[in-house]
Amino acid sequence: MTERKLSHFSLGQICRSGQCFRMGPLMPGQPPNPASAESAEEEQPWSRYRIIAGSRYLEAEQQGENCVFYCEESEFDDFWKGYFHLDKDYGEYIRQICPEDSYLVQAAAAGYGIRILHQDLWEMIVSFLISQQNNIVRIRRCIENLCERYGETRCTDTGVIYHAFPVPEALAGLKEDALMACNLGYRSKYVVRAARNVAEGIFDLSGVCSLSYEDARQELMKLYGVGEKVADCICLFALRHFQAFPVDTHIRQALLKHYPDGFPGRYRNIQGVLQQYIFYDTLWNGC
DNA sequence: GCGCAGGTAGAGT
DNA sequence: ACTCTACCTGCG
Repeated sequence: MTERKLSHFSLGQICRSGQCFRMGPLMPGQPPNPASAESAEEEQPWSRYRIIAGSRYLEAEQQGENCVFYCEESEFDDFWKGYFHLDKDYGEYIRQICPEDSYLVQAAAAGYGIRILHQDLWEMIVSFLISQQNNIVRIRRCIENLCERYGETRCTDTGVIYHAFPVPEALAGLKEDALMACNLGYRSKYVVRAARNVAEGIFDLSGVCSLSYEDARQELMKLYGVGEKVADCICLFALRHFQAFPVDTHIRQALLKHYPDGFPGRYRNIQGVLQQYIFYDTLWNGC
């Protein structure tokens, strides 16, 4: 068990973030999204979460100012610290926001605690292929279906059973429409083809990791079903390219309303983080 | 019943 | 280069 006091960290807000598709409350019957309970602003009774990343499992809990991570110190240092980007003070990003930009100042304040997770590349490719023209509830269900059916079953030392994210090889041999059984709809063939390309070595995951933002984006868009928005999401959440600024319907609306002349260029190097503040502002407060 | 949900590929101007 | 549409599915 590892305890950390973190001023720029709020687990509740992490768990509301859409890039954590596999994150959810432990206790049955609780709303999967704490934000849906508008009133409970202070103490949230369901503040304990399970986080499954790749084949790893973690339980974590917000205790006032502190976050408790139920794992060995070494596993925290070797993996979860980097996963949650805890070696970074997000105040450094927030302080770069122009004080006169009241919209962004307000969005960043509301999104205080949000962090860009460092997630697995293959997992992000699949997750965001599934995300297109889809809603968050169904996206989560799709991914759970995939993991249950094709992911390796694991057990923690405390006896919790869970499913790892399926490796490309587990999906590569399927028919293109096989994943419609997992509720993916027309996205089934996108995922199967991506799995095949990775498993056959046509698409080199580790190679993409060493590319610049622009090159990685171009490379990702070679995958069938990956367009600009999905490529940017993958760049942001798997490759940590903070120049990536995924524009979806929500962001497009917000840009039209608050930045009719385009998003300020001065934010180029951190606009991925700011995108998240804007995105969650649209989710929580509407456009 | 119809439009939409964290888009994209492909066809048609 | 731009605009339009089909695409799975479930929910309001």
